[in-house]
Amino acid sequence: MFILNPQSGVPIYRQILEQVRRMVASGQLHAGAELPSVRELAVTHAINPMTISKAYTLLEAEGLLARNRGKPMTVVGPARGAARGQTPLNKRLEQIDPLVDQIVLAARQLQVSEAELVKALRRKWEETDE
Amino acid sequence: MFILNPQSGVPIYRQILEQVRRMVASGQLHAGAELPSVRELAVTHAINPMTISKAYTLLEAEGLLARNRGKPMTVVGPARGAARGQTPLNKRLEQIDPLVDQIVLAARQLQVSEAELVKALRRKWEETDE
DNA sequence: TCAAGTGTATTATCGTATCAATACACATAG
DNA sequence: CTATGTGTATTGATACGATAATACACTTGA
Repeated sequence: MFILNPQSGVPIYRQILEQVRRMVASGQLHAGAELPSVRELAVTHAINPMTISKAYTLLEAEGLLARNRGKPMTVVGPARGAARGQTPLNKRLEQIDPLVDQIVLAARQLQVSEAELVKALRRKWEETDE
Repeated sequence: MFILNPQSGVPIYRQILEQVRRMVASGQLHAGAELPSVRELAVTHAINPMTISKAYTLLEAEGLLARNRGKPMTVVGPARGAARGQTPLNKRLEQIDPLVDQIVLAARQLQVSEAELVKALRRKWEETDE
C-alpha cells in the first residue's frame, strides 16, 4: 500500500504521512476505509511497528484518521459536507507543490531544459502505468 | 548560491551535496571554480559552519571538490582548456531521476493526471524564469 | 610581520528517528 | 472463554543531524 524508501533522507514516518494524505485527498482512501495494521506494514517493509504507530498517531491528531481501540485505524475525511469524492484539484496540487519546486530547481541547476524534463516525466509516467 | 530548505525533511548537508553535484554536472561550476566559504554560507543561510564543512568533506571524498589549505574549496575537473563542458544529458537526467520517481508517485496517489502535472510543472518553470 | 581569510578538528549538547522487547487494553471470531 | 487481532505505552539503546564554542594550520594581501 505504501512505497517507502529508507535511503531517501526523508524520515519513514513522514513518507507515510504524505502518502496517506494524498490517498485520502484523491479518494483512493475513502471515508471509513481501514488502514493496514502496524504489524503487517512492519513486516512487509521491514520497519519498526512503533514507527508506523507514530505516523498513525500524527494523522489522527491531524483529523485524517480515527482510532478504534482493538480495531484498525479508519479514514475520517475528506470534508464531510462536501462531495464525498476527491478534494478539489487545486487543493491536491498544493500537496504536490513542494515536489514541483524541488524538481524545477534541480532541472535548472542541471541545465536540463523544460522539454527534457517533461519528456523524462512522461517516460516515468508510462513506466508506472499499471 | 544554494537554495536550502531546513523544513523539507531532507538534511541540509544533503541538499548541499545534491546541488553541488548538479551544478558541476551542468558546468555552472566549472573546473577550478571556488565555492563559497563555509563561514559566508553559515551566515547567509543561518546554519552551522560545520554542517557545510561536512558537505564539503563528503564532496571531496567523492572527488568533486579539492581542498586547498588556507584557500577556498575548488571544483575538480578536466584540465583547463580541455573539453570541460557538461556531462552528457543522460547522465544529468540520472541525477534527477529520484525526483521524477517521487513526483510521479505523488501525482498518481493524488490522482492528478499527467496533463495536470505537466501543467503545474510548466507553471513553476515560468515563475522561476529569471 | 600580521591581520584576515581559508577549511577543519575537537568536545560537548540537544533533538529527532529508528529499533528492540515487552506489556497492556480492547475487539471479535471461534 | 480464548485465541488472535487491533493500536499503543514503556524503557532502553543506537544512530544521525545540527548546533555551539574553541582552537589549529594554512594562505594571502597590506
